[in-house]
Amino acid sequence: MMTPKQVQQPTIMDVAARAGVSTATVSRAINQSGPVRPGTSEAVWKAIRELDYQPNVAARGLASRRTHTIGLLLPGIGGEFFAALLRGIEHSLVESRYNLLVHSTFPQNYTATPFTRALGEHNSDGLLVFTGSLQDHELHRLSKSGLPMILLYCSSPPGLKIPSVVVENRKGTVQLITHLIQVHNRKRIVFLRGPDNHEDSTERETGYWEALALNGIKPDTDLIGHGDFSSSEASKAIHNMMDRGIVFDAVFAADDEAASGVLQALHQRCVPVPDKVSVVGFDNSSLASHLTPPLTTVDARIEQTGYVAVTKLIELIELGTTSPVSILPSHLVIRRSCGCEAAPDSGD
Amino acid sequence: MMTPKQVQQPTIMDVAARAGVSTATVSRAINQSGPVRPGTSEAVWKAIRELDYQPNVAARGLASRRTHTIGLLLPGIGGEFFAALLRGIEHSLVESRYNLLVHSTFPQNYTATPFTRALGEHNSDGLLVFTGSLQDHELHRLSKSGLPMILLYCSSPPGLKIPSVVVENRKGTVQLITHLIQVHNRKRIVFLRGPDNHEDSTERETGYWEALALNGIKPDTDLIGHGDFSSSEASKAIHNMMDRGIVFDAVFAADDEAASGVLQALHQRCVPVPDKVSVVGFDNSSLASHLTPPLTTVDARIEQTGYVAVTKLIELIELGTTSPVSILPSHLVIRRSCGCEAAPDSGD
DNA sequence: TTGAAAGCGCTAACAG
DNA sequence: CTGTTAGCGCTTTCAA
Repeated sequence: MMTPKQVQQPTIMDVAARAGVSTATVSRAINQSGPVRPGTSEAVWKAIRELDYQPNVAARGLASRRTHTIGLLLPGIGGEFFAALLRGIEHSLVESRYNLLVHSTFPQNYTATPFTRALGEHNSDGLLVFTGSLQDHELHRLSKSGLPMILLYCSSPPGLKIPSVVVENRKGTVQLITHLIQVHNRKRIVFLRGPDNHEDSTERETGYWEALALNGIKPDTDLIGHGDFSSSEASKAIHNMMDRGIVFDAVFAADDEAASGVLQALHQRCVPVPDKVSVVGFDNSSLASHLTPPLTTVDARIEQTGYVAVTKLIELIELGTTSPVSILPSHLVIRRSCGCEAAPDSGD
Repeated sequence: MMTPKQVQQPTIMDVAARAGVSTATVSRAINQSGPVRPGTSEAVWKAIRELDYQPNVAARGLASRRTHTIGLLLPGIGGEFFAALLRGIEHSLVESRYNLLVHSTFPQNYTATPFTRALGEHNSDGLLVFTGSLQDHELHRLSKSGLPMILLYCSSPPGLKIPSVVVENRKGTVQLITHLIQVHNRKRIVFLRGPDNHEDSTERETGYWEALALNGIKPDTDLIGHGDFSSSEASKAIHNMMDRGIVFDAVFAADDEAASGVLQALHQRCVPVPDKVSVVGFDNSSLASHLTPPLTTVDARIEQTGYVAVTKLIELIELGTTSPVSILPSHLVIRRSCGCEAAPDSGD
């Protein structure tokens, strides 16, 4: 393994020498961390420009213990979610002049040695932790170390009080299911669960039961299947139900991805949507409006989640505190797949 | 602005003291960078575990001038592209035990001071540079500094010889257009350009002209519109053409996103696809198979691009050299929108 | 307003 | 095989 042969970059000493001042003065001029006479400052900046000097981030971080960077921890994915989330994060970041590091946590590597861990913790002033990207004991360790963190799409594990940003899953689901029942007169509504232990999924399930109860509909566990937030799993689940002769007039998939699988399965079985069966999802991901028929779903405010999370994290870093939990109100996005007529699509 | 009050983390000295050895030995044990007697090593690791010690990345980077991290530079966006790209990158990274930093280059901030620049250059051993994320002069500066880099989806700017990974745009387009002409007997094929100066877009246009020529079809500049890699722009362009009374029997949108806009516009105008007009795109993004009708397109090998790029970059970092350009063969993905019958969908 | 100098935590010769 | 020591490039007291 070769050591990369990089050209020697100019250092702060080169700048100091060229400007005829000390390194301390250069540092002050750059960071405005102390008084510098205007003329001196000007000379420093001139030298910086002439040398095309760039401070070394590692040295800076080591000395000042601040990186002016926040880290985003994601489980090893590249889902539809990512794009929208990133958009929100960026938007917020641009305003605050922080930098962003996205660390993908490859769970496979996690066990190798403690040193294959993502380096975020030492490389950033704070962390945005997407649900599922960190094991609980890691969360404990980081939390104990005092690293500012914000949890995305899940609430703080018991024993810790890490601020979080979550979406109103339950209420959104109740609205959605109630719409199916009251507007479209559906009574046998399938629910396709997401992954086990996934907070969003369990809350959506709670919302499902609650909506049925509120509307006086008798629950039927036959109608519960496993979609696993996956198109193919959801498709299988629907085929399976139909094979077993289970009758239903609507399907609520725990996310849009699963809903797309449902649509596919129903299409293959020549079941007309929404005429015979209504299909709805959750997230309002970029998929939703492109499906056939366009999917009625609940907007999970992905972009805004990113935005708010960054705001909170920076509060935490700079002020030392932020509100414990931000709940983003979700809202219904009505399209065709529930049985409504094509409405002006306000969901994009 | 408060300094974050992080708990003091254990350092290599704490580990050394606890294990009864010197810091050099601890370093050797951790990095396997020199001989350490098994018993000693064991004692070191025991101390590490007990202290829950984590090496400080900044200090490490400063001392060793290697971060074991590669940076991905993206323009400030969150498109459909990145999910797939990231998947490929991750896949390759996991195998190589490097870490990934994704730096979003916010062009807006770029001008503030030289120090608001993305920190990638000092924080990673090499850079993956996505097309459009860096201005040419930055590319020059970085290249001069000797930082290993790989260009994604564009070739090295004149004067530099930065290795790159690109997709076979021209050939893929020729196949696609030829299919339209020979199989579906289309003769008036609209082309909706991508953004100006975008290499992928211009190459696809070249392919378009070439295919027409090869098949003896007279080009007609009336059929050229602007899709801008955007659904809404493409939709507008189609409406505009129809308003102007331009007749066509097929549309080739420079990317899938634009194709989706075409489909929408045509749907609004009640033009049956593919019966009256064939529609095709480019990329085979996650959208394509979900559109109605499912989109015939060219697979741009996004995931593999990420994979190959990482492989090349690591070659460059560790071996000091890699092949100047990797051209990934694209291939046709036939679905319904061109007029073919639904085929087994091999494009996902 | 400026400079000298002591680290930040780690790696990498160089001795032993 | 192991320890000593000199930095890596920057920030930050503390004096001047």
